[in-house]
Parts: sequence; structure tokens; C-alpha cells
Amino acid sequence: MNKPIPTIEPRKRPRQARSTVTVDAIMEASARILRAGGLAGFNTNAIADKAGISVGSLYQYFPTKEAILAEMLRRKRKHLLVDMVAALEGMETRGDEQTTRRLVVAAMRNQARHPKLAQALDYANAVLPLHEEIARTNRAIVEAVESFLMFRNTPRSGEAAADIVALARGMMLQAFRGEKVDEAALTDRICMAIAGYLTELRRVHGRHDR
Amino acid sequence: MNKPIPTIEPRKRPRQARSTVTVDAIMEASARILRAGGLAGFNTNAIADKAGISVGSLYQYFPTKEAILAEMLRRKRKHLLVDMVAALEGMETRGDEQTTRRLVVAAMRNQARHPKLAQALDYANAVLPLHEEIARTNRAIVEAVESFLMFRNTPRSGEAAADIVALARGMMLQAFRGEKVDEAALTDRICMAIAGYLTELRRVHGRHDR
Amino acid sequence: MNKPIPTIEPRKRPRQARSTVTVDAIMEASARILRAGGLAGFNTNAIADKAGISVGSLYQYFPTKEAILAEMLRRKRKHLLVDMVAALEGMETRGDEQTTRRLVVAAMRNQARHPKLAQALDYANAVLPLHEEIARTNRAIVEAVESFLMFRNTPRSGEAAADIVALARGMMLQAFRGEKVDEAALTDRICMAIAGYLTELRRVHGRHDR
Amino acid sequence: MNKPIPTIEPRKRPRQARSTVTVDAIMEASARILRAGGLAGFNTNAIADKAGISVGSLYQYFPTKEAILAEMLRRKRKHLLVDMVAALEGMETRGDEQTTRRLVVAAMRNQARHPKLAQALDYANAVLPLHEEIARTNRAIVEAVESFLMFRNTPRSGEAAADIVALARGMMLQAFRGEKVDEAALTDRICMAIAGYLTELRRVHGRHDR
DNA sequence: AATGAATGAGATTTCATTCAT
DNA sequence: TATGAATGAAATCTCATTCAT
Repeated sequence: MNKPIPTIEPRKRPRQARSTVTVDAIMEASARILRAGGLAGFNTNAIADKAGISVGSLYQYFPTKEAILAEMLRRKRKHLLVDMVAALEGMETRGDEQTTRRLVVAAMRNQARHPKLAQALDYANAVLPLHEEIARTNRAIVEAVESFLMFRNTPRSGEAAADIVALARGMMLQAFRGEKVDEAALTDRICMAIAGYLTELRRVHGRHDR
Repeated sequence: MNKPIPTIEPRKRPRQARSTVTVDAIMEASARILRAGGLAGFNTNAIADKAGISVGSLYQYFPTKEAILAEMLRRKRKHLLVDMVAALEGMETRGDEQTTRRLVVAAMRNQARHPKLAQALDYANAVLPLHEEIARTNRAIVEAVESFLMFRNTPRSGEAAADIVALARGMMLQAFRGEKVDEAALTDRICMAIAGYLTELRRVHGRHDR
Repeated sequence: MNKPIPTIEPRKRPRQARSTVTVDAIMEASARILRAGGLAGFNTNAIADKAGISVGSLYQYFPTKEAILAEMLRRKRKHLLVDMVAALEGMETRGDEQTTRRLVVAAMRNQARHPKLAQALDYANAVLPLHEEIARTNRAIVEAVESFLMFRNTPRSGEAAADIVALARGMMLQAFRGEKVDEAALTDRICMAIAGYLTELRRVHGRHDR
Repeated sequence: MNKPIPTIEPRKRPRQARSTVTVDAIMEASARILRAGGLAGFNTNAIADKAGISVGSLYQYFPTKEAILAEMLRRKRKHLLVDMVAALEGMETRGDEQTTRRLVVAAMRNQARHPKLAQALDYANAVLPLHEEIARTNRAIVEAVESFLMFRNTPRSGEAAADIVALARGMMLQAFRGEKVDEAALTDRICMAIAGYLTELRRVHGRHDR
């Protein structure tokens, strides 16, 4: 009769070990459903079912279906960020090409393996009113790339980082729409695109490479 | 969005002027709804309402909700194809850079202006069981780009065309997620990315430019 | 995903005869349920069921359960108002006592016959955020009484009218909580209470009776 | 609010201080919830939450949600009874008018300050299958008034007492529905209504005043 | 052809109550 | 005894689709 306005934030952070298990089960089940059928079929009954819990339990932790998507996104993005930061580790002692490749590999491992899942989360990312943390992580991902570009002394590094992330994402999403994907070849092409973008950028906007 | 999958063809190809008007109204209403709220809120009652017709009439022209999405996609893609082919017109007498820019401009005009709409159609494109015609148009779009690449004597033109389309789409979708977009600057950067990709491609895979 | 904020207003005013029948059926079913079990058991499934329609139809006309209660209240109050105005008709040619009795009889006919129903609507009236029309009708009811008091040259007629309505309602609700009610005797006592209130009022606040 | 009707007695009468504290916390929390949102929002999870205990604990003390309402009612009524009896103390040495006023003041202090709370309890009182003790207290309240009326040598004192209680309750509930209430003025008017009722009663049913 | 009321399966969500810890 | 996670029946509500008019 007087509903509280549902947020997209998870309802309660699990305290007991038990609840962590439940939330993880929800995440896992959700992922499996998205993998199988995308956003169609993504409903709370199905999720609870697949997770082996009751709907009630699901709603203990997430006020709405969207909140589940948001949490998946949060985790995925967080994971991606961690992996990308790891990929950057030791970039001073590695060739730039290798670092780039490490970044792309990290992104691919995280983003694209399950096309429908990736597609759905991407849609959610674009369309849902996300909570601040995800936005922040999205920015942090770009900033990680930017730190690499700055290290390489790239002009307009902020813009460039955003562009590189965007074009790589575009290429991956597109590629994984198809049946079989030759991930190695795809990685090569994405690296190539990035290298090309950066070369061209320097050509156009002065500043010499290290 | 779930449900047994029926035909996705529009139910009848409208012959008379009157029907065309109705179908157009449905298209226009659908677009407006997607622009406003994405796939959420995209429902047949709302569409009929906004289109100023009855649900009954809507179902005269489209057997399912998905068929409406498919038709939107078909039109958008067709339009894009036409614009891209037009952009290629006279490419023999124009500089490559200019032709590239014409392509990008055409794409941007068609694809990205309304982010939620674009995103939704993109999601539909990725996830729905599409109409063969749309798949064909999608391929034709890539082939148009490929024809340009072949004219430029680009190696691996098929793959390259697909990549270019994908990266450009990625950059546009990403950019139009933000508030204000400087379309001119975005166009520049996309052209730059394409140029870079192609230069790098040639560097890696031999073959000299014209 | 982007729910419109539900009002308490009915969703659409029925246009076709068919829909009027449906709305009436909903009203009737709702009344029967409230009569039988009060607000417990008052749920949309039960209502639709008893009304012999589908839940969907119910929601065509009422956005929420509360809206149904509100509409019941609206009708009841409107009816009461009409009856009270009718009771006042010809008050110039009738004794004041008789007019008072006519008012009380009208109120009793409308309000109290079904105690659980009356109780539930009274609760709704007190607690729900009602739409303006009901508030207006509630005021009009008091004003009808006030017009009578003014005709009788009663001091502080506004306050007095409100008090009289309130005390009569209190007595009726209380009485009809019991098993069998001697309506005639109850009417007498309510008339007596009103007469006493008015006499005392005049005694205290001057002004002589007509 | 539906459901098979279990016992409505509190599950265990708390003996130790600790339990009393818990039950009091439950009572307090319940009151706050009813004050804020009436019966909507009155749910065991919310109550336990506000009370700072676990649902489990709540169910240690009350077998059902209704039992909580019943206990609230029991306390409220008991308190009212005590206050009214206290108000009657020394009525032999006080003027009747003053005694009446003392009764009204007692009632107002107990009943009406929080309209949604009062309304909800009133609804519960009318509709729930009550605890015998509450019914007894309700009767005792009327009897307290009756004892006063008998002392004043009022005819039909039983009926009259019930009526007076009912009309006073009606006037209070109505008044406290509004924003600001001038309690002093309200007290005056209720006293006036009572005085008027009694005067009229004597006029109609013979018997002279003391 | 058009209308829009009606349908009802199914999705979302709530909440009283239980029970393992 | 206390906790709070879990349950699941039941309530609310949506919306694709049908069909009588």
C-alpha cells in the first residue's frame, strides 16, 4: 500500500557465510540464464529455481530484477578492472605491444566468452540507471588504459583510452555474435586496431613516441 | 520476449496507401518508445496507443511484438545500406579519406543519434532470431565497406570490413551514451581509427597501397 | 522496469456499455467481499473471481486495489449525498424534527447496513490518500447538513454540522458492530443526540431558535 | 490478515524483566508503524526491525501478527479504563460537568492523538475476533460511564453510556483526521454533545435530574 | 478493417511463519 | 533464547494476444 521506492542497489550485504553462498548462487544462476537465452527468460522465478533457492530468498538480497543485473555488472566490471590492472603490472619492463596484448587478452577473457551474457550486460550497462560504483569502475577501466597511454606518452590520452576501450568492445561483441571464434586471430586484429589508432593519433596530434 | 517463436515476417505487406500510413505510424511510435525507455516499456499496447491505432490493428500488420522490432531493424539497416552505398558513389573520383568520412557520416546519421533506440536495436540484432533479409542487409553493409577496401587494394578486405564496421559501431554507441556529443570530433576520431587500422593492416600483411 | 506511479484514480472511465457492466461487476463483487470478511480477503484475485472477470480486466479499470476501494467510497458517498439532499427537500414545509429524522434515516440506509463493509470503507476513508472528489463529497455531505442548520438559524453551523455527522457516524458504526440492531430505536437515539447537541449549542452560544 | 485463525493470546506472559522490555519494544514499534502508515506496512518483519529484535524473537512472544494488534488494543483499552476510572474518582464531590470533562479528557489522551493508529486499532477492534479480555474491557469502559450516569440518576443508563462512548469516539476520530486539532475546543464540543444527549434523554424519558 | 475490451499465463513482489544455527 | 536466513503461498500487476462487435 505504501511501497518504498526500489533502488538498484542490493538490498542487504550478506553477513553470514550462508548468505554469501545464496548471493553467489543467484549470480551463477543468472549468468547461466543469460548465457542460454539472453534477457528473455531472465526472470526471478527462473533465477531462484536455477539457484536452488526460493523466490523469497532472492528478494532478501535484491529488491528488483534490475538490481541483480546491476550486481552482475558490478562484479564483471570489477573483475575486468582487476584483470586489466594485473595486465598492466610490470609494463615498464615489457614492450608496449606485449602490454597491449595483455590488456586485450584480459578484456576478452572477461567480456566476450559468452556472447548473450555479454550482450545482455552491455545492454544493461547502456540502459539501466546504474549505481555509482559501476560507473566508477567503468571509468577506472578507462583510466587504467589511460595510465598505459600516458606511460607511452600518448597525446589526448583520456579520449584515446575511451576510444580504444570502445572499439575493442565493439569488435569483441561483434565477433562473438558468430558461431566459432578464433580468439587468437581476433586478439591480433584488436591489437592491430589499437596500434593503428595510436600511430595515427600521434601522426595527427604531434608528440613523438618514446 | 519469451514465448514460442512465431514467424517474424510482417503479417502482410501493405499495398494501399492507408496501410503504409499505419505501418509507418507503428514504426514511428515504436521508435519513440525505444528512445524514451529502451526495451522496457516497449509493449504492444503502448505502441498502438502512441501510434493512435488499436492493438487489434497493430496485429493486423505484425504477428508478434518481435516482428515490429525486426521491421524497425530492417528499415534502419536498409536505410543505412542505401546511405552507405550513396556515400561510396563517386569514390573513384574522391580521395580515400573523404570517402571514409562520407561513410562514417552516413553511419552516424543512421545509427547513433538516439542511444537507447540504437542500443535496443543493437541488442535485438544480436539476440533475436532474425529475418533473413536483415542478415543479408547486415552482410551487404559490410560488403559495401569491403568494396571500398578492395578498391583501395586492402589485404584481407572481408575481415577488415567487418572489423571496421564493428569498431566504428562500438565507438559510436559508447560516445552516444554520454550527454552531449561533439559529432564532428567523434567523426574525426572514428576516421582516424579506421585509417590507423588500415595502415597497420597493410604494414602487417604486405600489399602496398594504391 | 519503469513503472508509472499508480494513482488512486480509476484508470479509464468505461466508454462502452460492456465496460460499465464490468466496472459494476467489480464494485458489486468488492462489496460482497467486504461484507463477508472485511479488508482481509479483499484481494484482486478474489474480486475478479467473484466478479466473473479476469484479473487483467480488473486492472484495465483500476490501477491498484486501493483505487477500487476509493471508487467504492466515491459511489457510496455520492449516493449518501444524493439521499441526504433528497431528505432535505421540502424542509421548509416540514418540522425540523422530521427533517432530522429523514437525514438520519438516509444516512443509516447508506452507511451502516453492512457493518464490515461500512467499517472497511470508513477505514479506507480515514487512511487512504483519497482523490479530491471524495473529499469534496465528504465536505458536501457536511454542507448539506449545514444548510439545514443554517435554515434552523443555528450558531456555528459549520462546526456543528461536522460534529453531528461525526457523532451520528460514531453511533451507527458502534451499533452495527453488534448482532441484531433495532434500527428504529437507533434512529430515535441518534435523533435525540442531535437534538440535544443543537439545544445545548444554542444554550451555550446564544441565538434563539426560530 | 487472512489465513487460518490461530490463537490470539500472546504466546507467553513475560515474567522476567528482559521479556517485558522486549514486549514493550514490540508494542512501541508497532505503534510507530501504525502511526506512520496504518495497517499497510504493518508487518512482522518491519515490527521486529523497528523494535530492534529478530522476527524469531517476536514470534517468541506473539503467535501471530493479529496477536500483536490484540495486545496493543488490550493495553490501550486497559489504560483507557484505568484513566476513566481515575477520572470518576471523587465524582461525588465534583460537579457533573467537571466529571464529564474529566472523562472526555481521559478518553482523548488515550484514543485519538494519532489518527492512523487510532483508526487502525478501531478497525481491528471492529473486525478482529477479539480476545475475551478486550471485549470485557470494552464493556467495563462503558460500565464506568454507566456508573456515572447512574450516579446522576440517568434513565436507560446502559444504552446511554454506550451511545455517549460511541458519539465521543466518532467525534474524536473525525476531528483527529484533520491537520491541527484544537483539543480544548474539541473537548468543549464533546462535553456539549454529551450534556445535550443527557438533557434530551431526560426530557424524553421522564425521570428528573438530581 | 478497425476497435478496444477481455483474457490469463506468467512475472514480480510481499510477508507471515519456520527452523537451522 | 535469540537470530535472521529461508521458505513459499499468495498477492499484485503486466502485457502479448484474441475476439466479439
